[in-house]
Amino acid sequence: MPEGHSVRRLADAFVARFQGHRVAASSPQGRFADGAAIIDGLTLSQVDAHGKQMFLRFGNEAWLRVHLGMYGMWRFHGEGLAGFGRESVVLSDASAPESYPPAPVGAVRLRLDTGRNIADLSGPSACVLMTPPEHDAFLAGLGEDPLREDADPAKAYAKINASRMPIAALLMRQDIVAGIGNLYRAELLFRARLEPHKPGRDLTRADWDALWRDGGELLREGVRLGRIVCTRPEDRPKRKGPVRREDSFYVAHRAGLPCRICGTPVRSETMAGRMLFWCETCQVG
DNA sequence: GCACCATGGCCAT
DNA sequence: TGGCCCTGGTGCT
Repeated sequence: MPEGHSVRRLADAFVARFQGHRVAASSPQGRFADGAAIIDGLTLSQVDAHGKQMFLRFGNEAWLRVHLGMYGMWRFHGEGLAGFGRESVVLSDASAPESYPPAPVGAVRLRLDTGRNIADLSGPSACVLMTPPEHDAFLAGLGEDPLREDADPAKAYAKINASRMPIAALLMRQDIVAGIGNLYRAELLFRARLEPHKPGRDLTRADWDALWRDGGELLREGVRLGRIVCTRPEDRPKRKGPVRREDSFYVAHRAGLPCRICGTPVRSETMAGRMLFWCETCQVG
C-alpha cells in the first residue's frame, strides 16, 4: 500500500539490516530466477528511495529497481526489525534457529537472505536489474520527491505552470512530483483549499510553495507513523491512542459523508482512472 | 468463506 | 479505456 512514505520506510529497513551484507538471492516463484542468479552472493552496497521507486545496488554494477505497484509487498523475517513494521513491511520473528529460513509465503518473486535477515518480495509491478547508465537515465525521468534533500520544487512548478491539465492530475504524475499517490493528492488539495480541476497553469507560485511544503510535512509524518494521517488534531474526534483510520482523512474515501469543516457531502469522480475526492464548498481556490 | 475493492502504472487497443 | 499484475483488508453472508 505504498505512497512515498512507505517506500522510504522500506529503504530505512534495508539500510539497517541488509546494507553492507552479502546476500543470497533466489526467486522461489521462479519469475526472477535469472536476475537473482546475477546478484546472488554480492554485497548490498547502496539503498535509495525516490518517490515510489526503491533502488538496491549490488556490488558496483547492478542496480535493482523495485516498484510495488498496488499489490506488491516486502515481507521481512529475522532479528532486529522491530520498529520497521506496519503497512507494506510485514515482520515475523524468526530468531529461533529451527524456524530459519522460513518457507516463502505466497508467490515470492525475490528472496534476499543475509543469514540473519530475510526480505521476501511478492507481487511487485517492477523488479528489474539495471546497469548504472540505465539507472541514471531512469532517475532523470523521475520528478521531485518532497522527502529528498536534493529535491527542487521549482523544477516541478515549471512543469505544472506550463500545463492545462487539472492540478489533481498533475500531482499524481511521477515525472513531476515523485511519491504522491491518490490519498495524498486528495488530502493535500483539501488542506490547500484548492479546486482539484484548476489547471496547473493557473496555480500561482505561492499556491505551489504552500502545497510543496505541506506535502513534505505530511509525507514526513507518514514516514514517522508508518501510515497516512492527514487530519489536523482540531479537525478530528478527540480520543486517546493512535488516530483511527476513519479519522485520518478529510475527503479520501469519504464520498457522500459530510465535510469535516463545513458539512457539505464530499464529492467524488473518476479522474484519469483514479477516484478523486473533494469538497466543493471548501475547495474553491 | 467469499466477493469485491484498493494508496500504481504499464501496455494493448 | 480497460486488462493486467495477483496481495491484503473489508464487509457481506
